Amino acid sequence: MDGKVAAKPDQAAIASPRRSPSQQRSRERVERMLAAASALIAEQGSDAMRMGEVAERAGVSIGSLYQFFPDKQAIVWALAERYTAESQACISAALEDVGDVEGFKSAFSELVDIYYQLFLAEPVIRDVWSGTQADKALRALELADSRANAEFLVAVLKRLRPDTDPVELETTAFLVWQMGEAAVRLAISVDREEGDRLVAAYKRMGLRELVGE
Amino acid sequence: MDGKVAAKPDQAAIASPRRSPSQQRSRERVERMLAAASALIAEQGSDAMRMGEVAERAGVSIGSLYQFFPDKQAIVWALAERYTAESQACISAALEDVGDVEGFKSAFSELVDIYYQLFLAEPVIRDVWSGTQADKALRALELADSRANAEFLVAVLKRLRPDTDPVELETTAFLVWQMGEAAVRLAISVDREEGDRLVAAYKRMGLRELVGE
DNA sequence: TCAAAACATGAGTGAGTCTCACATTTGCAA
DNA sequence: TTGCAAATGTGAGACTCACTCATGTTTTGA
Repeated sequence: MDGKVAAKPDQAAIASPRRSPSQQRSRERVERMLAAASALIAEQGSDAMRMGEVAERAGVSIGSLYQFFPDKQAIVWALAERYTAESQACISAALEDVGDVEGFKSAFSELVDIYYQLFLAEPVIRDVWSGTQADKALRALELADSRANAEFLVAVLKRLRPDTDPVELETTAFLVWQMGEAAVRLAISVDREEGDRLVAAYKRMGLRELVGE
Repeated sequence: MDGKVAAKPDQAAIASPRRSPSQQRSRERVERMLAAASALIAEQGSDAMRMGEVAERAGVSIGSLYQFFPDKQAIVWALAERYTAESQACISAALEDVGDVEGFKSAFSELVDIYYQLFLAEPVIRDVWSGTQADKALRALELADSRANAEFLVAVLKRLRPDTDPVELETTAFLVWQMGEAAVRLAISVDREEGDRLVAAYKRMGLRELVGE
């Protein structure tokens, strides 16, 4: 809501640092800025995070902050990108050596659990993710990422179900993946017991859809 | 992102007009304010909507705006509440006289289509919905609403599948409902053709889950 | 008819983002 | 070693809002 974007940059210079740190010193400072931002988001959410606070906690001036991040949003994006990369690695690792349907089932289940635990434990991810819904550019980023992740599923499914129509496979995988993100988001916003039930129900649902009854 | 909430009201006086219009004149003015806000949200999104602009377009002063809405958020909420009420009516109408499984299938399918069309056609709904993800209070409102809607499903399912465990039924219905909202949201953010495929896939998935193969 | 309640107004307040003119440090070639 | 250009660093203050409040105007109802 709202937004104090002083000079609306029209076509946002999406997520790219205004200048990328080339010296060791500045690279460390940028790290400190990200760490400070991460801590503040964890404490109060990105909406309540103040640029001045980030600068202060990182031990830099506000000008330095804007030297490397074009705007407040960009800091959130930078954090989002890290988590994205991290989870990509997680996913490919979990799925790459699946050989049969049983293997797939347990890999899928494990994957969902990892996501669930990650969201439960990491307030920053939750925050970034909800920003993702409101912000057009972030949403696009997330969709692309989600598609990439669904591709991992498709790759595996093509081996397990070689006779299924590829387009259908693609659609199903993408849908199931997105449903998974929605399910986890839902699960963490209700009490733990119900959350667990919902995640379990999602697993059944997703697996039924992906590899049949 | 961001937020210019000047005097953070601590425990937000959720969505209740600061003063409800009692005279005919002011009721009309409030209508104009909501209409102006709705138009502006449709044009640029609620984030870019400026209170000054709303006032100007409604032909009232900014002070009058704050006479009836405690803050910017409240305007979005008021709009959200209208749509919520509208869709509630829609849902109960579609589900109330379902007698058998076949009837349920077509009612469910119709319901999903209505939602899909609604989101495709109404930019304000889309915007309000995404705000719902970022804002804690709005999210709670939406969850409660979603639960209420899922109850309609549960009521019907209890008739169709009287031998199923009620808790499981509840969980499944709630999950399927939320998945539906996520599916529609997803569908409108990709191109039309893929969106249609995704919605169709969701229908299969939801029905399979709710009334079996 | 008149006082109280409801309504209307918009300049002003303050919180917060982002800029910019100027200072300092680093890398590196002469 | 020296010196200069590029990279960095700084923070006062410009600017953009959401929201307030002191001060009028209109409606209601007794």
